[in-house]
Amino acid sequence: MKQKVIYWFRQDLRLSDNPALTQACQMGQIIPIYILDHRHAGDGKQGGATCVWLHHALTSLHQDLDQKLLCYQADPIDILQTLCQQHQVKHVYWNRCYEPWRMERDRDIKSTLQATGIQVHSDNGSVLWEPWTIQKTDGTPFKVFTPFYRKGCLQADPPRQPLSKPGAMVLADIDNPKNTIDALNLLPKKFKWGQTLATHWNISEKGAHNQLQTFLSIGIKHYKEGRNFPAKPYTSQLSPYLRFGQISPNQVWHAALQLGNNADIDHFLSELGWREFSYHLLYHNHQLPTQNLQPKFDRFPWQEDATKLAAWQTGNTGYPMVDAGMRQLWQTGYMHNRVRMIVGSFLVKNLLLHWHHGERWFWDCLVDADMASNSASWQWIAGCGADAAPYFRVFNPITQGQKFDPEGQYVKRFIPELKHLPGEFIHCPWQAPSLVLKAAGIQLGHHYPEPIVDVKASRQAALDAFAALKQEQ
DNA sequence: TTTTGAGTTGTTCGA
DNA sequence: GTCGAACAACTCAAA
Repeated sequence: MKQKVIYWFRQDLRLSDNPALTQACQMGQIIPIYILDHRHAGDGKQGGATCVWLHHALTSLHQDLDQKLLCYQADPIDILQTLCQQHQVKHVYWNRCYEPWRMERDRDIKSTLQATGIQVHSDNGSVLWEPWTIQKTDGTPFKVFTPFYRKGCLQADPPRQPLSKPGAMVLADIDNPKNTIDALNLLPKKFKWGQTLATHWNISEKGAHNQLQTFLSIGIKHYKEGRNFPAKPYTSQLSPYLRFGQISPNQVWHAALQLGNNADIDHFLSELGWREFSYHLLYHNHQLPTQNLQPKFDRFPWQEDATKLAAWQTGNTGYPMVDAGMRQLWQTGYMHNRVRMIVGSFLVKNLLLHWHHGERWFWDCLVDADMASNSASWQWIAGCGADAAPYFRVFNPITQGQKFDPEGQYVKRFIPELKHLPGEFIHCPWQAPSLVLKAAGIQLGHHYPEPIVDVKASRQAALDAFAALKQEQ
């Protein structure tokens, strides 16, 4: 009888292309475990939408593991030590995480286990290039995306080829009826939001690969241009699967490369590069989720306005493009990338609310909420990041809507009360003549809100505030 | 060593 | 109606 080893699933909830799991299978019978560790979720608590996703992802993984996955909610070191003792385990395997606080936790766990004669084996299962392998020739980290990607990533060793499922996986038979997924209490109790969310997705490793195949056969062919149009099916929608490791970036990278070489494919690969860049930034800036990368933004006169924030969160700003995005987020746990930029710019540069509010709301509502990507992207749109959007780049929700959702298909999908409004006014209902509004069955302020701010005036206020920051320096 | 041009995603204004 | 300039400051990397 082969010895028992522990495989600790973390952000790699899959069997294929799983380097540490493949190693573990060669060493012995697998005890597969998952540990819910809220203490190390980042800001103290995992977001609501990711909890729902996690519940379904674990359920699917449990099935793929012959109903043998053991789930725990406690300090990982206690769980690991107890299990090792009970089952005479001498080897523990996992794929590495890259958030600074998780790396610190894992270092502690590794040294504690090693002190008791247990070997820990870790591998890279979730990034194309580990953050410490990409640096400038002078040894310091990159701060600008393009050189990071072109000079750093593309000149480094290419991402490894994906592995297949471990051929001979033997699962240890451990009866432990208490350690169920349900006991983790991941689903919200009070309302049906979590159920609605889950209907929009096939939350499994198989579902991830179906999504990839759909994208490769349809979306990627028009990706470079098409990705900007939220009503069109040209984005991959792989982000939540990547977030939970139900598919690996290596699997996605090589599947796209196999299609050949053109501008659409290159552009898609560079989006995987942005994911790497976010991890790179977080690795080198532990305070990325909470502190402005550019300290002068600490003096920015952010407003506090609970009413405006609530209007933004619930999709009631009166700007259809913004509201459609926020409602898509609430209903599906997802938002199209172009629209994320529009709502982000609107929060920060029109409502003048701190990007923290947006970062927290996205953290709670997005099924793909990832600490590195979320905080790096909010700093980017707010203009305080390392390689940020210039402060004067303020998205106009009307112009953006007319450009990227010209017929208002996207808006009407998520704001059905506007569905009879002619395309001419779909992004600016308050400009429609009263007869037109009446014919469309809309009374502004009743069926759909009046604009809560004037974009022209608020944009100017933001620009003035930014200009003041500059002068004070 | 210093200089120089470029850098994901935009808007407005005036000629 | 179209088009170029202006809207910062700073990092990076090639020359």
